[in-house]
Amino acid sequence: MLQTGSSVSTRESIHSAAAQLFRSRGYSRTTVRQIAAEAGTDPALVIRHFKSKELLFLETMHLTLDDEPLLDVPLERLGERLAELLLDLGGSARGVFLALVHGSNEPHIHDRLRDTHEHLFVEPLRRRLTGPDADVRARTAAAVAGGLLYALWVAGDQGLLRMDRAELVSRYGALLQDVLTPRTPEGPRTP
Amino acid sequence: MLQTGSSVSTRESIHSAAAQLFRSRGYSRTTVRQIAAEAGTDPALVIRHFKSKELLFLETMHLTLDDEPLLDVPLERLGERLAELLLDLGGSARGVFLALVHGSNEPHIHDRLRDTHEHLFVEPLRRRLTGPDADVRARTAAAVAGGLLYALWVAGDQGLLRMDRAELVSRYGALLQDVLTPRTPEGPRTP
DNA sequence: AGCCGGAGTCAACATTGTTGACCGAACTTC
DNA sequence: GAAGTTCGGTCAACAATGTTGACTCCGGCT
Repeated sequence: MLQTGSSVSTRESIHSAAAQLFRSRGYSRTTVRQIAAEAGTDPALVIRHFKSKELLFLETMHLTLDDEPLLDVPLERLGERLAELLLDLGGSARGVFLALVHGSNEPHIHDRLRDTHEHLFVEPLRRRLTGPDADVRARTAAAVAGGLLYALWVAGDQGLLRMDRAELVSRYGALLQDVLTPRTPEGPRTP
Repeated sequence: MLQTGSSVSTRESIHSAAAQLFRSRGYSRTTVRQIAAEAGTDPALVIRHFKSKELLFLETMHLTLDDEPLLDVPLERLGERLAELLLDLGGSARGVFLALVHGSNEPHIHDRLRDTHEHLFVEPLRRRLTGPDADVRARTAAAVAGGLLYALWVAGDQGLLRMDRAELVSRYGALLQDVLTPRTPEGPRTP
């Protein structure tokens, strides 16, 4: 490898410019020329460095979550903790999530979203649960979690958006807790 | 209005061709020229009839739901009925839902999705509920319902997709029922 | 007959992602 | 030090996209 001066910084510029634009404007509404302009370089270089706009998107749009709050909390508070985590997911995560959802018309982006859902929500929850239906409960809870983000950010439910954070945490926490550790084992009560 | 022979049928051809293509391939992956070819006409005519690709999309992608199953079921079976309704939503509805979700990067399509979510899920449920927090419960149930479609169709959770329909109905029905008509009024147990 | 309004056709435009040809500089090799 | 190779950068071009304008054509009105 040759000159490390301008090359790495240019690639880095393209990367961060693309990340910011994809987050704020989504996949289809950001153009390669915009990315190049923001990075102060040429559209052709963007493609040269990252092969295609789609690969650049996949390389920049990673959604990560800090597992630990879910792993070190007592099991009976897992629902509440997950609700807090979801509602504290800030601006950057919101942009990445929406970009993935909107872009997932593209097959590769859909794969990325599938993987993200799997090991961002399902896996950590699955690890805390036991019993024969642990997998189903983890997946259901993940679906409920995704449903919250969907309602807030994708569908944009104004009623939920205007709600008090504390009440949302309390309600969704209880709901998730019921899914994760059901109060009654499904069957009819036997007193 | 002049010749009604070829004109209406052409407009109709464009409409149905666009609907089919948008449903199966989404907004960004279907081109105006594809629509024109499928309808056996000229790309320029597509625009002339519907002003723009986006307006054509909005005119064709309507997601409707039969309210009655939700309105005539006894309240204590509303959750189960809603779960059945969601899981029976067939191929055409799936395509429209996904097209709306994927396309909602576009502001007008986002508005359409917001309205659809509101008066497809929230409104019918809201109408069945009473009490001070009826609105919140309806919106939460709608979020859970949207979460199921999100997990199945958008994220593509293989674990849920492979599940038995009856078990999914049973589980999600109970979950939705708990949201709609909570078992305990929120407070801690007093034995 | 003569006009007029709308349907249809064709060519063009700007913008998109992407590619290929060329240039220059820096490092390797003799 | 000279030659060569490899990579970053620039520019022009390509095909495909949504959209527009000019033009034709035809049915129904005055």
